[in-house]
Amino acid sequence: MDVGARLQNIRKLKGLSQRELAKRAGVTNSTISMIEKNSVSPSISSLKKVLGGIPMSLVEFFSIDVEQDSDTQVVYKADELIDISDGAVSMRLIGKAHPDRAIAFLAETYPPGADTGTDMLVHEGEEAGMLIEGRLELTVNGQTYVLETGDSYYFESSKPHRFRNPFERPARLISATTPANF
Amino acid sequence: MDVGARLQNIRKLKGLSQRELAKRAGVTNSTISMIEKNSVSPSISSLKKVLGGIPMSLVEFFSIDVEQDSDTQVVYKADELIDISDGAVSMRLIGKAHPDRAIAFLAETYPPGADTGTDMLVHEGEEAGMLIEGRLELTVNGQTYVLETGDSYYFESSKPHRFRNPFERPARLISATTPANF
DNA sequence: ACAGAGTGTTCAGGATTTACAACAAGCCGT
DNA sequence: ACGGCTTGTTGTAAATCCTGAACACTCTGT
Repeated sequence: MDVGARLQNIRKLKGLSQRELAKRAGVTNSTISMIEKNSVSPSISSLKKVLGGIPMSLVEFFSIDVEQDSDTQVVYKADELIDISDGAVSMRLIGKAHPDRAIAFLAETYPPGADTGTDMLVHEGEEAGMLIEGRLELTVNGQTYVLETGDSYYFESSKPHRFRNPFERPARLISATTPANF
Repeated sequence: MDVGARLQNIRKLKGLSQRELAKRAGVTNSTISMIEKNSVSPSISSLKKVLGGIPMSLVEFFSIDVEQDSDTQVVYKADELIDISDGAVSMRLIGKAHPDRAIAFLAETYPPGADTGTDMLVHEGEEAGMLIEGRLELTVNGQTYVLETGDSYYFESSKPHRFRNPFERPARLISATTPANF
């Protein structure tokens, strides 16, 4: 996480000098210089002030990244899926786990009693899924639902959520999450 | 942009006390307190250290929506899915079709002879899917594959692609595409 | 009621960051 | 070569942030 290089790249992309950006942002040029050289770690408020001169939000600033992947495999046999299981819940990722993929497409199996945990999951993005076998309990934003086979769900991942299988049969779920965060 | 309230919400969602989070993050509890009360604007390095104790990235931190509005439907019965069929291929969208959703999660049925068309599909994003019934032919980048039940796929949508069912049984597919373009 | 362990807040002092100003180096037109 | 402009990089003093140690409060078990 190189804040300095990141800022310098963006500034030059915008064709601004340190002084020009400083003037627009309402800070001094030395501040910009020291931030770019990583000789200081700016406070949120001052970094926000600096980005205001571009203009750019903090989210944008931290999410700037350009990567290239050379993933060529397209079709995966059932036994080729990558196992990223966490505890009792079996999760098999479809496609290679390169870090900057946008979709996490998973085949999940919840044996009886399986649970994603008492502290709710919270992250950015959206997720959707369909239950193809068994029954499964889903809690979103304090609301608890029971999914029957064939039912599906869709919600924003920023809402606290949790999956649990309190039933006697295993549940099989196909789900997609974006962005892929694991 | 209330950094303090944001941190407090996330911390409480994770069920952590100020001291507990401070310990995990390697800072003092007073730091957490003052950040949450907005009596200081933390430096990037210390905020990053604090988030490391959750753990959570800066991007997530600034992009998480901590609102608790929840009048949106989460669970959909099998017959509630929105039909967006195109030609012979039946496509049922999971979740309401609001314009700015990130994921298109679909339950698709390809009857024998069904085809997405001779001119290849090309668009932004990524897509993945799993075949849960029947057999299906998939062509990506000139390469043609035959998916058996249980097989799955994952590729970038910018590569020309096409789905076709030349077999005698209908094929059922669950797929996800991002961004949602339909 | 009390001790003990938990919670979040506050304050002085040391550490870090910022502003202001001076500095050296590069470029252009005369 | 020489100003006159720009660029980015330092010092030093002032402002801000972080730590460590208190403080007041709630809860639980004795």
